[in-house]
Amino acid sequence: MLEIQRIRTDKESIIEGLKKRNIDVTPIVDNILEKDSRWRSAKGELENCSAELNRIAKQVGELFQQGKQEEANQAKAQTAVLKENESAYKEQVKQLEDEINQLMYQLPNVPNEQVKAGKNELDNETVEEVGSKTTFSGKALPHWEITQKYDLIDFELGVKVTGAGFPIYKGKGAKLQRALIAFFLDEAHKAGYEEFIPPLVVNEASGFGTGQLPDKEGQMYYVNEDDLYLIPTAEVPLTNIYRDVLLPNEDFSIKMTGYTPCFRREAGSYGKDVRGLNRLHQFDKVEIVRIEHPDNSARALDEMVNHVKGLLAKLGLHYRILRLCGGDTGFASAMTYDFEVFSAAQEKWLEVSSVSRFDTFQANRLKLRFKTADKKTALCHTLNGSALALPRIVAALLENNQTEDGIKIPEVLHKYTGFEMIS
RNA sequence: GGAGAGUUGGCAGAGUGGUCGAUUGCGGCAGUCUUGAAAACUGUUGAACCGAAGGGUUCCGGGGGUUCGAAUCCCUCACUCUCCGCCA
Repeated sequence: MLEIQRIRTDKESIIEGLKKRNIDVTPIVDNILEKDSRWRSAKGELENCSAELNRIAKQVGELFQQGKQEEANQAKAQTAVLKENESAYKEQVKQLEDEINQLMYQLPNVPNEQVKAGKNELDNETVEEVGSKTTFSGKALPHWEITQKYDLIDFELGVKVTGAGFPIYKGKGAKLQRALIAFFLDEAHKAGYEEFIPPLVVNEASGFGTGQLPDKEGQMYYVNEDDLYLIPTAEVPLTNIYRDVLLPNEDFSIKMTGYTPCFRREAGSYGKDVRGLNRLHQFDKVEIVRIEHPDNSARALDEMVNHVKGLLAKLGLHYRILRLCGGDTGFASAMTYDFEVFSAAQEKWLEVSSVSRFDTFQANRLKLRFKTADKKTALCHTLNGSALALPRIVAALLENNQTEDGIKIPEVLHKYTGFEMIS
């Protein structure tokens, strides 16, 4: 969430910036400022009461020790009214804090200056396109037919065991999956990211830290019995490793990677988009996460984008990079690049990665800070990106690389798969 | 799942109703000494919020209560450890 300090001092730029998301937050911001000013005055009163009570308590103690019972009891009598006032102010302060927080949760991150205004995905800018469409002599099969033809993934069986959106990978399909995960992790390792295997379920505080809660809880699977959530992305456990952390100096650059399955309820998505591997309730992903000094986050974002470009190039996929417009940029993000691969048989672009910088938005919730050279504390910047999400990569690989003899496996994967062709 | 013990500052570890944001040790930082370093000695060393400032408030796992006053007493929740049971 945004810093209240920033709203106090920089209201106009927040309102202006958020217009790029096609929303006008003026009423919310004004409401916050009004409540904030009442909060401060109530807080002041409360602290005065506390200070006075502290003073009396101290006095009473001294009087008792001097054996002045009478005077001590007199002093005690003074506290009744003060205590009443104190609890009234306390109530007020708490109430206002709750209301302010409710409002703060409604404010998304302010888009970076490079982000263009826009309403939805139609306004996104294509910043780069690499490769070209595969051409086929005959008719190209969509991946859900290929997976059936070569017995790579069984969607029906997944329905039987669990439900729609939980495919079962088999044989070379499973091996390909494992190969991609190993490849992505090795590449991340080479790029300096430390590998983690985090928990796949997280507590409420973690969901809150990265911004999934309180608003988007409907998107996560929830384990009622233990009050835990299945992770929608490795971003949640990885970033939360650094919740409530105060880094001792300015000299840090934390680079983490991890493979995890991701669980998403995807309530309300139906139809053509969910066919085959296009949208699943459980899928595999390798994530990269960075925690950076504010001065470094722009460079870090570039590095992450380049990393993902490298992966797609090595896989020989036709892809493009979009810089999301304000309206399509995620709630917590200041700037997001989406990577899409072209799926030749479906003839459409499939999102396979989303690389974002959050600036202090997550760090503020996480209480992730560092000590500056002059011994002040300041919020870190967080970034993350998929590198990469598997299902649509698999879809594109199968569709784009189909030949009459079978599916060609990209060379970089050979050492992981142990086969060069699926036939 | 059953029984018991615990949760205090970066770490270790005192503190069982008042002057305790908290003894002490280690670590960190600064200084003295030294060509330099080590050792020794001296000093210093948590965070959040409000305030222009002086200053004030809050924080001893979380929440609530008793009291003029709580790290200390009570209730409750979470977590950790030990033993037993179960188990990959």
